[in-house]
Amino acid sequence: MPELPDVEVYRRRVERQVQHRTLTGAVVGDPLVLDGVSVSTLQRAVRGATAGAPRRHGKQLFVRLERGDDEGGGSPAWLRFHFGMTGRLRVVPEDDVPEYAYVQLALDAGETLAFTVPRKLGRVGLVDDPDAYVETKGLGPDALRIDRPRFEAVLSGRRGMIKTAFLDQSVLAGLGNIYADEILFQVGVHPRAKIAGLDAEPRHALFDAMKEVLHVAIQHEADPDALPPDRYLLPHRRGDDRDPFTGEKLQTVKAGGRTAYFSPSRQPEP
DNA sequence: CAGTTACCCTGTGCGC
DNA sequence: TGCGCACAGGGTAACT
Repeated sequence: MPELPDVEVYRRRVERQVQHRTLTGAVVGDPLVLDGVSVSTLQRAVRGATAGAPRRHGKQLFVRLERGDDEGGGSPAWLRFHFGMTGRLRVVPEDDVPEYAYVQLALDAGETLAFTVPRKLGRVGLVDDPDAYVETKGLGPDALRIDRPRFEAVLSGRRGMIKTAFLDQSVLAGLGNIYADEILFQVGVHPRAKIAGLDAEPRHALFDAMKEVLHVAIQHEADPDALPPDRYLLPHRRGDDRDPFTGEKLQTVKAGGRTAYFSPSRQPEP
């Protein structure tokens, strides 16, 4: 699931349902999903802390842990969530925790923030500064916040394929396999098209489509099947497999090691 | 540098 | 009905 739109939905969920509440403890069902922290360290960091404003960069979600000035007087700690392919985050009743909730953060009022991750490819960690984390991990600018000049700058000079660049989090942070496909479909660019072969007009259109697709996806709660089926690829990507405009069968190719769906007539071979 | 493959994990869906 | 295999919206390392 989680590409930028999903993580933004989770961020807003934390903002509305978790911010300002006190975390009373942590339960870890499998330490494999912890990144660089022990169970006990996570528990100490969480217990008694108040959730601050959540932040997102690309597919990373950060939640600040605030506490009274009597303890932890050093640098602030932030929870970091990365969702892998199947991670989810939601607030549930403490007596109705879903399956695969390998990290559970207890809230007040009998509720729990459940991080579910069936395939265990997601991670929860602690960082002391989200900006520093983004920097040291070499993440590119956030796809939702980047402006047009920066967008053109990060693409310029690249020799590879457009989809590979979109999937590379060090170029642009937040796009994943399915929203990259959607953007390329909207603009009519083949996933294996070389960036160097795209002139100013399609680059301009790619920026516009990226912003539009991300905003619309967030409006639809990051449910790809909820996008308007008359003009978006994703509702058809696993359903009827047909281009909503022409009715022709979608095709697939590999790019960047992942399967790209595209419409052969709208997105001609480079 | 660009591109591909293998791997990390485990659930699901399809073909036989 | 049951079994095996390929694949899945992420990321990284190693190899061509």
